[in-house]
Amino acid sequence: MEKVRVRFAPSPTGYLHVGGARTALFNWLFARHHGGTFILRIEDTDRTRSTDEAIDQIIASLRWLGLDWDEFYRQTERFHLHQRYAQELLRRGAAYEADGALWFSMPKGGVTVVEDLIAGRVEFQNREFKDLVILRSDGTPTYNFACVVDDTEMGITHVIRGDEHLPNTPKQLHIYRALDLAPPKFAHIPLILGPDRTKLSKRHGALSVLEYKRQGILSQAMVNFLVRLGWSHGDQEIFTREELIQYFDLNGVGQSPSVFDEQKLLWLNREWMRRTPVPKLAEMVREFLVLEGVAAPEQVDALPQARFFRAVELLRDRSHTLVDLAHSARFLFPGEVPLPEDARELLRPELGPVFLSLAAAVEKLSDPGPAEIESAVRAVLERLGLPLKAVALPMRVVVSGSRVGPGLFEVLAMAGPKLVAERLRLAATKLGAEKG
RNA sequence: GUCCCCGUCGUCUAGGCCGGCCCAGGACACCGGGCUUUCAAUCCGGAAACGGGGGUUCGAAUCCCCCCGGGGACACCA
Repeated sequence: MEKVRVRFAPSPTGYLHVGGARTALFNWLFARHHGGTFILRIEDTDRTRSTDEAIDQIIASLRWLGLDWDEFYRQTERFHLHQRYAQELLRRGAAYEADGALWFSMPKGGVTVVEDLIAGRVEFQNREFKDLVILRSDGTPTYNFACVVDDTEMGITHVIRGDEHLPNTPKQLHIYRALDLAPPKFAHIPLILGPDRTKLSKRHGALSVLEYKRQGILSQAMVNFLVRLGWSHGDQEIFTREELIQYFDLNGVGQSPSVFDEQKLLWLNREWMRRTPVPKLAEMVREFLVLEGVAAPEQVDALPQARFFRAVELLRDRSHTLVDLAHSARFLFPGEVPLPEDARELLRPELGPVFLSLAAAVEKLSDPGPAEIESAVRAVLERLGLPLKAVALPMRVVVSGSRVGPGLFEVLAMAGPKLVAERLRLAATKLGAEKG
Protein backbone atom coordinates (compact mmCIF):
# COMPACT_ATOMS: atom_id res chain seq x y z
CA MET A 1 0.00 0.00 0.00
CA GLU A 2 1.17 3.49 -0.72
CA LYS A 3 2.10 5.53 2.30
CA VAL A 4 -1.08 6.25 4.21
CA ARG A 5 -2.14 9.86 4.65
CA VAL A 6 -5.38 10.59 6.45
CA ARG A 7 -6.95 13.66 7.92
CA PHE A 8 -9.44 14.67 10.54
CA ALA A 9 -11.34 17.68 9.23
CA PRO A 10 -13.62 19.27 11.81
CA SER A 11 -15.44 22.50 11.29
CA PRO A 12 -14.83 24.82 14.22
CA THR A 13 -18.44 25.70 14.92
CA GLY A 14 -18.63 24.27 18.42
CA TYR A 15 -16.96 21.92 20.85
CA LEU A 16 -15.66 18.53 19.78
CA HIS A 17 -18.31 15.98 20.63
CA VAL A 18 -17.82 12.26 21.06
CA GLY A 19 -18.82 11.47 17.48
CA GLY A 20 -16.14 13.74 16.10
CA ALA A 21 -13.65 12.46 18.62
CA ARG A 22 -14.29 8.92 17.50
CA THR A 23 -13.78 9.87 13.86
CA ALA A 24 -10.51 11.54 14.82
CA LEU A 25 -9.50 8.46 16.79
CA PHE A 26 -10.18 6.07 13.91
CA ASN A 27 -8.17 8.25 11.56
CA TRP A 28 -5.34 8.56 14.03
CA LEU A 29 -5.25 4.82 14.73
CA PHE A 30 -5.36 4.02 11.05
CA ALA A 31 -2.42 6.32 10.41
CA ARG A 32 -0.41 5.02 13.35
CA HIS A 33 -1.16 1.39 12.53
CA HIS A 34 0.06 1.83 8.99
CA GLY A 35 2.94 4.07 9.89
CA GLY A 36 1.29 6.87 7.95
CA THR A 37 0.58 10.55 8.45
CA PHE A 38 -2.28 12.04 10.44
CA ILE A 39 -3.34 15.52 9.43
CA LEU A 40 -5.53 17.96 11.31
CA ARG A 41 -7.37 20.22 8.93
CA ILE A 42 -9.67 22.88 10.27
CA GLU A 43 -12.55 23.42 7.86
CA ASP A 44 -13.34 27.01 8.60
CA THR A 45 -14.58 28.15 5.23
CA ASP A 46 -17.89 29.18 6.72
CA ARG A 47 -16.58 32.32 8.32
CA THR A 48 -19.84 33.28 9.91
CA ARG A 49 -19.99 30.17 12.04
CA SER A 50 -16.35 29.36 12.67
CA THR A 51 -14.65 30.66 15.80
CA ASP A 52 -11.12 30.62 17.14
CA GLU A 53 -12.48 29.48 20.46
CA ALA A 54 -13.86 26.36 18.84
CA ILE A 55 -10.48 25.68 17.27
CA ASP A 56 -8.87 25.92 20.69
CA GLN A 57 -11.44 23.53 22.09
CA ILE A 58 -10.88 21.00 19.35
CA ILE A 59 -7.14 21.16 19.84
CA ALA A 60 -7.45 20.83 23.60
CA SER A 61 -9.75 17.84 23.15
CA LEU A 62 -7.42 16.04 20.77
CA ARG A 63 -4.47 16.72 23.03
CA TRP A 64 -6.31 15.32 26.00
CA LEU A 65 -7.13 12.18 24.05
CA GLY A 66 -3.51 11.91 23.06
CA LEU A 67 -4.20 12.16 19.33
CA ASP A 68 -1.20 14.01 17.98
CA TRP A 69 -1.12 15.25 14.42
CA ASP A 70 1.78 15.44 12.01
CA GLU A 71 0.52 18.32 9.89
CA PHE A 72 -1.90 21.14 10.56
CA TYR A 73 -3.88 23.32 8.15
CA ARG A 74 -6.65 25.84 8.16
CA GLN A 75 -8.76 25.86 5.07
CA THR A 76 -9.13 29.61 5.02
CA GLU A 77 -5.38 29.89 4.50
CA ARG A 78 -5.65 27.92 1.31
CA PHE A 79 -8.14 30.02 -0.62
CA HIS A 80 -5.62 30.63 -3.36
CA LEU A 81 -5.62 26.90 -4.12
CA HIS A 82 -9.39 26.77 -4.18
CA GLN A 83 -9.43 29.72 -6.57
CA ARG A 84 -6.98 28.03 -8.86
CA TYR A 85 -8.97 24.81 -9.03
CA ALA A 86 -12.17 26.78 -9.55
CA GLN A 87 -10.62 28.54 -12.52
CA GLU A 88 -9.56 25.20 -13.92
CA LEU A 89 -13.08 23.88 -13.61
CA LEU A 90 -14.37 26.98 -15.36
CA ARG A 91 -11.78 26.60 -18.09
CA ARG A 92 -12.82 23.01 -18.64
CA GLY A 93 -16.45 24.02 -18.87
CA ALA A 94 -17.42 21.99 -15.83
CA ALA A 95 -18.43 25.06 -13.87
CA TYR A 96 -20.43 28.18 -14.61
CA GLU A 97 -21.29 31.47 -12.98
CA ALA A 98 -24.79 32.33 -11.85
CA ASP A 99 -26.27 34.55 -9.15
CA GLY A 100 -22.79 35.76 -8.30
CA ALA A 101 -21.64 32.29 -7.34
CA LEU A 102 -19.67 29.63 -9.15
CA TRP A 103 -21.58 26.41 -9.77
CA PHE A 104 -20.41 22.94 -10.61
CA SER A 105 -22.50 21.10 -13.21
CA MET A 106 -23.53 17.67 -12.06
CA PRO A 107 -24.27 15.08 -14.69
CA LYS A 108 -27.98 14.85 -15.52
CA GLY A 109 -28.28 11.09 -15.75
CA GLY A 110 -26.49 7.85 -15.14
CA VAL A 111 -25.26 6.18 -12.04
CA THR A 112 -22.34 6.95 -9.78
CA VAL A 113 -20.79 4.11 -7.88
CA VAL A 114 -18.99 4.57 -4.60
CA GLU A 115 -16.77 1.69 -3.55
CA ASP A 116 -16.68 2.21 0.15
CA LEU A 117 -14.24 0.33 2.37
CA ILE A 118 -16.89 -0.12 5.03
CA ALA A 119 -20.28 0.29 3.39
CA GLY A 120 -19.29 -1.65 0.30
CA ARG A 121 -20.58 -0.79 -3.14
CA VAL A 122 -23.19 1.96 -3.12
CA GLU A 123 -24.96 3.28 -6.19
CA PHE A 124 -26.43 6.73 -6.61
CA GLN A 125 -28.72 7.97 -9.34
CA ASN A 126 -27.25 11.14 -10.75
CA ARG A 127 -30.65 12.67 -11.31
CA GLU A 128 -30.86 12.96 -7.52
CA PHE A 129 -28.20 15.61 -7.57
CA LYS A 130 -28.58 19.27 -8.31
CA ASP A 131 -25.74 21.48 -9.46
CA LEU A 132 -23.78 22.69 -6.50
CA VAL A 133 -22.26 25.97 -5.51
CA ILE A 134 -18.51 25.59 -5.21
CA LEU A 135 -17.62 29.24 -4.71
CA ARG A 136 -20.01 31.43 -2.77
CA SER A 137 -20.79 34.91 -3.99
CA ASP A 138 -18.19 36.20 -1.52
CA GLY A 139 -15.60 34.00 -3.20
CA THR A 140 -15.18 31.46 -0.39
CA PRO A 141 -15.30 27.78 -1.30
CA THR A 142 -17.99 25.39 -0.05
CA TYR A 143 -17.42 22.05 1.62
CA ASN A 144 -17.64 19.55 -1.19
CA PHE A 145 -15.31 21.55 -3.36
CA ALA A 146 -12.76 22.63 -0.76
CA CYS A 147 -12.66 19.07 0.46
CA VAL A 148 -11.69 17.74 -2.95
CA VAL A 149 -9.06 20.42 -3.49
CA ASP A 150 -7.47 19.96 -0.09
CA ASP A 151 -7.59 16.18 -0.09
CA THR A 152 -5.86 16.30 -3.45
CA GLU A 153 -3.27 18.85 -2.47
CA MET A 154 -2.54 17.05 0.78
CA GLY A 155 -2.19 13.71 -0.91
CA ILE A 156 -4.87 12.11 1.21
CA THR A 157 -5.05 8.37 0.53
CA HIS A 158 -8.03 7.43 2.71
CA VAL A 159 -11.00 9.55 3.66
CA ILE A 160 -12.37 8.14 6.91
CA ARG A 161 -15.38 10.13 7.99
CA GLY A 162 -18.89 9.86 9.38
CA ASP A 163 -21.67 8.10 7.52
CA GLU A 164 -23.55 11.33 7.02
CA HIS A 165 -21.01 12.16 4.33
CA LEU A 166 -21.77 9.14 2.20
CA PRO A 167 -24.25 11.06 0.00
CA ASN A 168 -21.59 13.73 -0.51
CA THR A 169 -19.17 11.25 -1.94
CA PRO A 170 -20.68 10.93 -5.43
CA LYS A 171 -20.71 14.72 -5.71
CA GLN A 172 -17.05 14.85 -4.83
CA LEU A 173 -16.31 12.00 -7.17
CA HIS A 174 -17.67 14.07 -10.06
CA ILE A 175 -15.45 16.96 -9.16
CA TYR A 176 -12.44 14.64 -9.14
CA ARG A 177 -13.50 13.31 -12.50
CA ALA A 178 -13.96 16.77 -14.01
CA LEU A 179 -10.45 17.60 -12.92
CA ASP A 180 -8.97 14.28 -14.08
CA LEU A 181 -7.85 13.52 -10.56
CA ALA A 182 -7.65 10.13 -8.89
CA PRO A 183 -9.91 10.13 -5.84
CA PRO A 184 -8.77 8.71 -2.49
CA LYS A 185 -10.34 5.62 -0.98
CA PHE A 186 -13.41 6.22 1.15
CA ALA A 187 -14.44 4.66 4.43
CA HIS A 188 -17.68 5.88 5.98
CA ILE A 189 -18.08 4.93 9.59
CA PRO A 190 -21.53 4.43 11.09
CA LEU A 191 -22.84 7.18 13.29
CA ILE A 192 -22.97 7.25 17.04
CA LEU A 193 -26.54 7.67 18.17
CA GLY A 194 -27.88 9.18 21.36
CA PRO A 195 -29.95 7.11 23.80
CA ASP A 196 -33.01 8.12 21.76
CA ARG A 197 -31.38 6.58 18.71
CA THR A 198 -31.10 9.79 16.78
CA LYS A 199 -27.91 11.40 15.61
CA LEU A 200 -25.80 12.70 18.44
CA SER A 201 -26.26 16.41 18.93
CA LYS A 202 -26.03 19.12 21.54
CA ARG A 203 -29.43 18.34 22.90
CA HIS A 204 -28.16 15.00 24.15
CA GLY A 205 -26.43 16.72 27.00
CA ALA A 206 -22.84 16.46 28.14
CA LEU A 207 -21.26 15.19 24.99
CA SER A 208 -18.34 17.51 24.71
CA VAL A 209 -15.16 15.54 25.08
CA LEU A 210 -13.78 18.15 27.43
CA GLU A 211 -16.88 17.84 29.57
CA TYR A 212 -16.00 14.22 30.21
CA LYS A 213 -12.53 15.29 31.20
CA ARG A 214 -14.05 17.69 33.67
CA GLN A 215 -16.27 14.94 35.03
CA GLY A 216 -13.21 12.93 35.89
CA ILE A 217 -13.03 10.47 33.02
CA LEU A 218 -9.54 9.26 32.20
CA SER A 219 -8.33 9.92 28.71
CA GLN A 220 -7.43 6.28 28.22
CA ALA A 221 -10.91 5.20 29.31
CA MET A 222 -12.48 7.60 26.84
CA VAL A 223 -10.29 6.32 24.02
CA ASN A 224 -11.03 2.73 24.98
CA PHE A 225 -14.74 3.46 25.08
CA LEU A 226 -14.85 5.33 21.79
CA VAL A 227 -12.90 2.74 19.89
CA ARG A 228 -15.30 0.00 20.93
CA LEU A 229 -18.17 2.01 19.50
CA GLY A 230 -18.16 0.57 16.04
CA TRP A 231 -14.95 -1.39 16.19
CA SER A 232 -14.08 -4.69 17.79
CA HIS A 233 -11.26 -7.15 18.07
CA GLY A 234 -12.76 -10.48 19.09
CA ASP A 235 -13.97 -10.45 22.66
CA GLN A 236 -11.39 -8.05 23.99
CA GLU A 237 -12.79 -5.04 25.81
CA ILE A 238 -9.79 -3.37 27.40
CA PHE A 239 -7.08 -2.06 25.14
CA THR A 240 -3.91 -0.17 25.82
CA ARG A 241 -2.93 2.48 23.34
CA GLU A 242 -0.20 0.21 22.00
CA GLU A 243 -2.62 -2.64 21.47
CA LEU A 244 -5.00 -0.37 19.61
CA ILE A 245 -2.28 0.78 17.27
CA GLN A 246 -1.28 -2.79 16.72
CA TYR A 247 -4.79 -4.18 16.13
CA PHE A 248 -6.77 -1.35 14.59
CA ASP A 249 -7.79 -1.59 10.99
CA LEU A 250 -10.85 -0.84 8.91
CA ASN A 251 -11.91 -4.49 8.66
CA GLY A 252 -12.78 -4.44 12.34
CA VAL A 253 -15.22 -1.58 11.86
CA GLY A 254 -18.88 -2.53 11.78
CA GLN A 255 -21.64 -1.22 9.53
CA SER A 256 -24.38 -0.47 12.00
CA PRO A 257 -24.72 2.64 14.11
CA SER A 258 -24.10 2.39 17.82
CA VAL A 259 -25.67 3.95 20.85
CA PHE A 260 -23.62 5.84 23.36
CA ASP A 261 -23.83 3.96 26.66
CA GLU A 262 -22.56 6.01 29.55
CA GLN A 263 -22.60 3.11 31.99
CA LYS A 264 -20.02 1.26 30.00
CA LEU A 265 -17.89 4.37 29.92
CA LEU A 266 -18.06 4.53 33.71
CA TRP A 267 -17.11 0.89 34.04
CA LEU A 268 -14.18 1.38 31.69
CA ASN A 269 -13.17 4.43 33.65
CA ARG A 270 -12.94 2.49 36.88
CA GLU A 271 -11.03 -0.23 35.11
CA TRP A 272 -8.53 2.33 33.91
CA MET A 273 -8.29 4.00 37.29
CA ARG A 274 -7.36 0.60 38.68
CA ARG A 275 -4.78 0.11 35.97
CA THR A 276 -3.16 3.47 36.46
CA PRO A 277 -0.10 3.40 38.72
CA VAL A 278 -1.03 4.83 42.11
CA PRO A 279 1.43 7.73 42.11
CA LYS A 280 0.16 8.85 38.74
CA LEU A 281 -3.46 8.48 39.74
CA ALA A 282 -2.76 10.29 43.00
CA GLU A 283 -1.51 13.23 41.02
CA MET A 284 -4.77 13.38 39.10
CA VAL A 285 -6.78 13.00 42.29
CA ARG A 286 -4.88 15.89 43.80
CA GLU A 287 -5.96 18.04 40.89
CA PHE A 288 -9.59 17.04 41.29
CA LEU A 289 -9.53 17.55 45.05
CA VAL A 290 -8.64 21.13 44.35
CA LEU A 291 -11.01 21.59 41.40
CA GLU A 292 -13.90 20.15 43.37
CA GLY A 293 -13.13 22.31 46.36
CA VAL A 294 -12.59 19.33 48.62
CA ALA A 295 -9.17 20.44 49.79
CA ALA A 296 -6.63 23.17 49.18
CA PRO A 297 -3.37 22.18 47.49
CA GLU A 298 -1.38 22.68 50.68
CA GLN A 299 -3.80 20.46 52.58
CA VAL A 300 -3.22 17.67 50.11
CA ASP A 301 0.50 18.13 50.32
CA ALA A 302 0.33 18.10 54.12
CA LEU A 303 -0.87 14.49 54.08
CA PRO A 304 1.82 11.88 54.54
CA GLN A 305 2.41 10.57 51.05
CA ALA A 306 2.09 6.90 51.95
CA ARG A 307 -1.28 7.57 53.53
CA PHE A 308 -2.53 9.53 50.56
CA PHE A 309 -1.41 6.86 48.12
CA ARG A 310 -3.09 4.17 50.19
CA ALA A 311 -6.29 6.20 50.26
CA VAL A 312 -6.25 6.64 46.49
CA GLU A 313 -5.63 2.96 46.03
CA LEU A 314 -8.55 1.92 48.22
CA LEU A 315 -10.98 4.61 47.18
CA ARG A 316 -10.56 4.10 43.46
CA ASP A 317 -12.18 0.68 43.65
CA ARG A 318 -15.35 2.35 44.78
CA SER A 319 -15.36 5.28 42.38
CA HIS A 320 -16.47 5.63 38.82
CA THR A 321 -14.75 8.93 38.17
CA LEU A 322 -12.01 11.11 39.56
CA VAL A 323 -14.72 13.43 40.78
CA ASP A 324 -16.33 10.61 42.77
CA LEU A 325 -12.97 9.65 44.14
CA ALA A 326 -12.15 13.19 45.19
CA HIS A 327 -15.44 13.56 47.02
CA SER A 328 -15.05 10.26 48.82
CA ALA A 329 -11.67 11.47 50.11
CA ARG A 330 -13.12 14.44 51.94
CA PHE A 331 -12.70 12.79 55.35
CA LEU A 332 -8.93 12.72 54.93
CA PHE A 333 -8.87 16.43 55.51
CA PRO A 334 -9.52 18.52 58.61
CA GLY A 335 -12.98 19.84 59.14
CA GLU A 336 -16.32 18.48 60.07
CA VAL A 337 -17.61 15.58 58.01
CA PRO A 338 -21.25 15.71 57.06
CA LEU A 339 -23.23 12.86 58.59
CA PRO A 340 -25.58 10.93 56.35
CA GLU A 341 -29.26 11.63 56.85
CA ASP A 342 -30.01 8.22 58.31
CA ALA A 343 -27.04 8.18 60.71
CA ARG A 344 -28.99 9.43 63.70
CA GLU A 345 -30.44 6.09 64.69
CA LEU A 346 -26.96 4.58 64.63
CA LEU A 347 -25.55 7.02 67.13
CA ARG A 348 -27.05 5.82 70.34
CA PRO A 349 -26.30 7.89 73.46
CA GLU A 350 -24.48 5.03 75.22
CA LEU A 351 -21.86 5.21 72.48
CA GLY A 352 -20.58 8.51 73.89
CA PRO A 353 -18.27 7.09 76.56
CA VAL A 354 -17.12 4.36 74.17
CA PHE A 355 -16.10 6.97 71.63
CA LEU A 356 -14.14 8.80 74.29
CA SER A 357 -12.24 5.66 75.28
CA LEU A 358 -11.52 4.87 71.66
CA ALA A 359 -10.37 8.41 71.00
CA ALA A 360 -7.95 8.25 73.88
CA ALA A 361 -6.53 4.92 72.73
CA VAL A 362 -6.12 5.88 69.08
CA GLU A 363 -4.66 9.26 69.86
CA LYS A 364 -1.68 7.68 71.60
CA LEU A 365 -0.57 6.01 68.38
CA SER A 366 1.96 7.69 66.16
CA ASP A 367 1.23 7.41 62.45
CA PRO A 368 -0.30 3.95 62.86
CA GLY A 369 -1.16 1.50 60.13
CA PRO A 370 -4.47 -0.34 60.00
CA ALA A 371 -3.14 -3.27 62.02
CA GLU A 372 -2.01 -1.10 64.95
CA ILE A 373 -5.28 0.76 65.00
CA GLU A 374 -7.14 -2.48 64.92
CA SER A 375 -5.38 -3.89 67.96
CA ALA A 376 -5.83 -0.64 69.86
CA VAL A 377 -9.54 -0.55 69.06
CA ARG A 378 -10.05 -4.21 69.83
CA ALA A 379 -8.27 -3.83 73.15
CA VAL A 380 -10.62 -1.05 74.19
CA LEU A 381 -13.69 -3.00 73.11
CA GLU A 382 -12.55 -6.10 74.95
CA ARG A 383 -12.11 -4.07 78.11
CA LEU A 384 -15.61 -2.67 77.71
CA GLY A 385 -17.03 -6.04 76.78
CA LEU A 386 -18.39 -4.87 73.44
CA PRO A 387 -18.37 -6.71 70.10
CA LEU A 388 -16.79 -4.89 67.18
CA LYS A 389 -20.06 -5.04 65.34
CA ALA A 390 -21.68 -2.78 67.89
CA VAL A 391 -19.40 0.13 67.17
CA ALA A 392 -17.99 -0.49 63.69
CA LEU A 393 -20.62 1.30 61.70
CA PRO A 394 -21.12 4.21 64.09
CA MET A 395 -17.38 4.76 64.21
CA ARG A 396 -17.10 4.62 60.45
CA VAL A 397 -19.90 7.12 60.02
CA VAL A 398 -18.51 9.54 62.56
CA VAL A 399 -15.00 9.44 61.13
CA SER A 400 -15.67 9.21 57.40
CA GLY A 401 -19.14 10.67 57.06
CA SER A 402 -20.34 7.62 55.19
CA ARG A 403 -21.75 4.19 55.89
CA VAL A 404 -19.73 2.75 53.04
CA GLY A 405 -16.07 2.64 52.18
CA PRO A 406 -12.91 0.60 52.63
CA GLY A 407 -12.31 -1.57 55.70
CA LEU A 408 -12.95 0.21 58.98
CA PHE A 409 -9.35 0.09 60.14
CA GLU A 410 -8.14 1.25 56.77
CA VAL A 411 -10.49 4.19 57.06
CA LEU A 412 -9.23 5.04 60.51
CA ALA A 413 -5.63 4.77 59.38
CA MET A 414 -6.29 6.98 56.38
CA ALA A 415 -7.85 9.71 58.48
CA GLY A 416 -4.98 9.53 60.96
CA PRO A 417 -5.13 9.40 64.76
CA LYS A 418 -5.60 13.13 65.15
CA LEU A 419 -8.73 13.44 63.04
CA VAL A 420 -10.12 10.16 64.34
CA ALA A 421 -9.82 11.28 67.95
CA GLU A 422 -11.16 14.71 67.13
CA ARG A 423 -14.25 13.38 65.39
CA LEU A 424 -14.96 10.72 68.00
CA ARG A 425 -14.81 13.35 70.74
CA LEU A 426 -17.02 15.71 68.80
CA ALA A 427 -19.58 12.96 68.33
CA ALA A 428 -19.38 12.01 72.00
CA THR A 429 -20.02 15.61 72.97
CA LYS A 430 -23.02 15.82 70.72
CA LEU A 431 -24.40 12.57 72.10
CA GLY A 432 -23.89 13.84 75.61
CA ALA A 433 -25.57 17.13 74.81
CA GLU A 434 -28.57 15.41 73.34
CA LYS A 435 -28.81 13.09 76.29
CA GLY A 436 -28.70 15.92 78.78
C1' G B 1 -41.55 13.17 -0.20
C1' U B 2 -37.01 11.30 -2.86
C1' C B 3 -32.38 8.82 -2.38
C1' C B 4 -28.96 6.12 0.65
C1' C B 5 -27.49 3.22 4.92
C1' C B 6 -28.56 -0.06 8.93
C1' G B 7 -31.40 -4.13 11.71
C1' U B 8 -27.92 -10.49 16.86
C1' C B 9 -29.61 -9.99 24.50
C1' G B 10 -31.81 -3.10 27.34
C1' U B 11 -26.57 -1.38 25.47
C1' C B 12 -21.51 -2.39 22.96
C1' U B 13 -20.48 -6.61 20.16
C1' A B 14 -18.49 -12.07 18.24
C1' G B 15 -20.34 -15.14 14.49
C1' G B 16 -22.37 -13.75 8.53
C1' C B 17 -17.72 -12.93 2.90
C1' C B 18 -16.04 -19.28 3.13
C1' G B 19 -24.26 -22.29 5.47
C1' G B 20 -23.46 -27.41 9.91
C1' C B 21 -18.24 -26.37 15.36
C1' C B 22 -24.24 -21.26 17.37
C1' C B 23 -30.82 -24.97 20.71
C1' A B 24 -25.94 -18.12 19.31
C1' G B 25 -20.26 -16.55 22.63
C1' G B 26 -18.10 -12.19 25.38
C1' A B 27 -18.69 -7.39 27.86
C1' C B 28 -21.63 -3.34 30.45
C1' A B 29 -26.06 -2.93 33.11
C1' C B 30 -29.71 -6.02 35.82
C1' C B 31 -31.33 -10.18 39.43
C1' G B 32 -29.95 -14.11 43.22
C1' G B 33 -26.14 -16.31 46.36
C1' G B 34 -21.04 -16.84 48.78
C1' C B 35 -17.25 -13.87 51.22
C1' U B 36 -17.27 -9.50 54.80
C1' U B 37 -17.35 -4.68 60.34
C1' U B 38 -20.20 -1.56 55.62
C1' C B 39 -19.67 -0.67 50.44
C1' A B 40 -16.83 -1.96 46.43
C1' A B 41 -13.90 -5.72 44.44
C1' U B 42 -14.06 -10.90 43.74
C1' C B 43 -16.29 -15.82 43.15
C1' C B 44 -20.66 -18.81 41.84
C1' G B 45 -25.38 -18.80 39.52
C1' G B 46 -29.64 -16.46 36.67
C1' A B 47 -32.66 -13.82 33.23
C1' A B 48 -31.85 -11.66 28.40
C1' A B 49 -31.18 -11.47 21.21
C1' C B 50 -30.62 -13.66 15.42
C1' G B 51 -37.25 -7.57 13.42
C1' G B 52 -41.30 -10.48 10.46
C1' G B 53 -42.67 -13.61 6.37
C1' G B 54 -41.49 -16.42 2.30
C1' G B 55 -37.93 -19.21 -0.34
C1' U B 56 -32.94 -22.12 -1.59
C1' U B 57 -30.82 -26.37 1.15
C1' C B 58 -30.35 -32.63 4.27
C1' G B 59 -29.25 -28.16 7.23
C1' A B 60 -29.61 -20.69 7.62
C1' A B 61 -28.16 -15.82 12.41
C1' U B 62 -25.23 -16.81 7.98
C1' C B 63 -27.49 -17.10 0.76
C1' C B 64 -32.08 -14.85 -2.18
C1' C B 65 -36.88 -12.06 -2.24
C1' C B 66 -40.73 -9.16 0.05
C1' C B 67 -42.38 -6.49 4.20
C1' C B 68 -41.65 -3.86 8.68
C1' G B 69 -38.73 -0.86 11.78
C1' G B 70 -34.75 2.67 12.78
C1' G B 71 -31.32 6.23 11.06
C1' G B 72 -28.95 9.61 7.64
C1' A B 73 -28.77 12.92 3.39
C1' C B 74 -31.27 16.12 0.19
C1' A B 75 -28.06 24.45 1.89
C1' C B 76 -24.07 30.06 -1.22
C1' C B 77 -23.43 24.19 6.76
C1' A B 78 -19.65 20.98 7.16
